[in-house]
Amino acid sequence: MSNIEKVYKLLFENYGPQGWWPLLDFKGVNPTKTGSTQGYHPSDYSFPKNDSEHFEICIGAILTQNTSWPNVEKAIINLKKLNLIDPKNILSVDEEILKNAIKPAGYFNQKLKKLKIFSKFYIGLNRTTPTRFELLNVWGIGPETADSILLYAYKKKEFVVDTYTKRIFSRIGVLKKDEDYDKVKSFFEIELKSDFKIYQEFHALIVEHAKKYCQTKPKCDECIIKNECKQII
DNA sequence: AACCAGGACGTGA
DNA sequence: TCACGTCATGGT
Repeated sequence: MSNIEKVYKLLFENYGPQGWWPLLDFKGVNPTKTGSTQGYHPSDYSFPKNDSEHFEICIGAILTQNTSWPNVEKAIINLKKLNLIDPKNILSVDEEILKNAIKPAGYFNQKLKKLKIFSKFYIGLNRTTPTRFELLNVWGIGPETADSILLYAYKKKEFVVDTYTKRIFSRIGVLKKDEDYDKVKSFFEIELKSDFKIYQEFHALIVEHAKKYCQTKPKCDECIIKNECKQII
């Protein structure tokens, strides 16, 4: 077992299956947990189950760019009330209404534009699966957003790298802090068993761990993987 | 009350 | 290429 797999195992044993991607109306109710342990649909990898959930993941991935999930949830709740978890409706609705709905997620001018451009792209796909290259060619979709969409909406084996990933594993000592996105991505894809479920869980576990212990000011004393980490403070 | 959040893009050098 | 500024709300 590689070092990385060992960390994965420890995180999974401590936090359990994460049930990502977070979907708002899982079981028909609003979430009581916002991105914390054991939310959503743990151990069920059959999501998304319909077009609406599929599109919800895509726009959630865009809305959460540099933004905390609770803020994104507020925006998605607004969108859902307005029947805007739908690419056609996003394109036809009044811009002020759309902008107002996504306001809690921040960067609303940029994100308004991103949602509209993505919606047009999404309709053009006509339910086919985009390549990573095609996604990256869409304005507003960078590497992390592309990989999130591919991994969680399309179940494609693309490892998602975010700031938490770089933070945790540079502290552990296996990465440089500002390592190139694609290098980090391929590093994990080489180290890990080739399974989209592992990729889904690992990224979610990384987020959970970063929120709980490996914050900007880390809580190393209580950290569950401190024995694997070089940077004990 | 600063600081940070599940980034991406535009710019100038 | 690359370092840096910009975008914006809300929780801690």
